[in-house]
Amino acid sequence: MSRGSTLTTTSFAILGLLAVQPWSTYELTRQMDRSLGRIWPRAQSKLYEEPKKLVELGLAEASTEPVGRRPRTVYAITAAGRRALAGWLAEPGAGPVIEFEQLLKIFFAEQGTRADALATLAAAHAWAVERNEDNLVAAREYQAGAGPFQHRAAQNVLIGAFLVEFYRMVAEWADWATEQVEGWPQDPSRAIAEPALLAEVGRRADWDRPRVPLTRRGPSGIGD
Amino acid sequence: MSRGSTLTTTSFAILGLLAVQPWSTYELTRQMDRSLGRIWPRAQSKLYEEPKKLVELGLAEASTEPVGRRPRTVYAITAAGRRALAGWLAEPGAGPVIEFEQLLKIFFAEQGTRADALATLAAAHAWAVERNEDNLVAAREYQAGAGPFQHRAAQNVLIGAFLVEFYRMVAEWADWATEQVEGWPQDPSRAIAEPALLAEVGRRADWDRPRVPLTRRGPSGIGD
DNA sequence: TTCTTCATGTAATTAGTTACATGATTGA
DNA sequence: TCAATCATGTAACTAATTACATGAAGAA
Repeated sequence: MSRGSTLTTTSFAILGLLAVQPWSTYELTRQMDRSLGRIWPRAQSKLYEEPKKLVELGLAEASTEPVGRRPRTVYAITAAGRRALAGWLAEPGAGPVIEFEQLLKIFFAEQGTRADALATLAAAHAWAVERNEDNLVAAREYQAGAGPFQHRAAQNVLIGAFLVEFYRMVAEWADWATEQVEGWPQDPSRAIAEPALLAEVGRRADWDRPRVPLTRRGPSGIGD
Repeated sequence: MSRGSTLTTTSFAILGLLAVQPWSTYELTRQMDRSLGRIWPRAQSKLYEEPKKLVELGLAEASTEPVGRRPRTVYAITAAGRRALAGWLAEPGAGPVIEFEQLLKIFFAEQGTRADALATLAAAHAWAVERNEDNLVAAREYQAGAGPFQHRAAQNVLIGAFLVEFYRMVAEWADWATEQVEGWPQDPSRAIAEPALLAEVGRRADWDRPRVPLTRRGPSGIGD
């Protein structure tokens, strides 16, 4: 069974799509572009490769049909594939991983100009607006009855809600951060953080603390 | 200058750290673990490799000092390195990329059990709580004066705020999604999405629309 | 009939991870 | 003085991306 470990999350993403219906590879790439790619982004060529592995392992079957003189490969899940997928779904899985280049640039803002930082934040805001628009377009298409996923609305709305909240959060953060940076001096390496700001962020981080009533020990401040 | 294109975002992440102060490779890996890794996660061995590339390109200098019988390499940025970094900071950069395996499992929830989905959401919530705790620990260490970044508080608080909001958002989404899934039948493939729910998510997505007053065309619904 | 876009892949390259190896230091 | 952990790397492997190539279909 050591071959079982050769399946990556990307493999299961494909396998999951095949569980919904058979797809040609091109259709898979479209689907990735439009929906799955938001939460599991992968290059096109990967989507031509992975299904072959699934076939090797007996989790999917390939059939070719001609389109003019050239063949097209359509993949379908097998019973073994459904079992493997169910097994994967029973494991809790990994939490979100973020890669955020723009935030990296903010992290090193003191090595550049204030204008650099503001431009980066503007780009981040624009990114969130654009993604949100895409999301709305997809949702509207979906509501209009396009796509093969009408019967999957209950799941889709959970994904959509996550993305909506994420884009909104990024945009709000970028707005807030822009205000902060606008308050910086021209040379960002001289910027200082007001204690009140640190305290405010600290309070926002307090959502997961158990709400035990604290014993008051006098009018002391943070870090006490 | 085609060699210039060999620098990746990871290279600049390292270069940025070197701009703050010289580090030994091990210190770099610690720093990645504790802070930068949250927004640009990379494996340890990468951090031993990248600085060599920077040295080759003249953007950093290596010096070795003995620790007992074995050498330790310490890297420092050069003037050319600072210029390269400033150039990179002047470009707007890429927006956030998310990989979220647990969300993928929710997307395919109908292929598993309702209990699977609930366990996955519980794991997502636990992940957010744990990361938030880590974040708080790091922030407290930081406030206590540990770490070499006291003079970078203004930048750090922007990063910290983003992470706080992200973890909070994930936790709140997981709570909300759990409520939804609890309302599903035992067989998730029979779950249906109430129109009111779709409408609510649609409204939440409305934050970026221009607030032009719409011409009323009667009591029509969504998608009109 | 030619140009553009849709569709279907492969090849070359690189970025990144996992696994391993071993010296130094500290505390029981 | 032994075990555990801190510290410093290398090697082998794999996942993923970028670039390329070309046929089919539809529009001008």
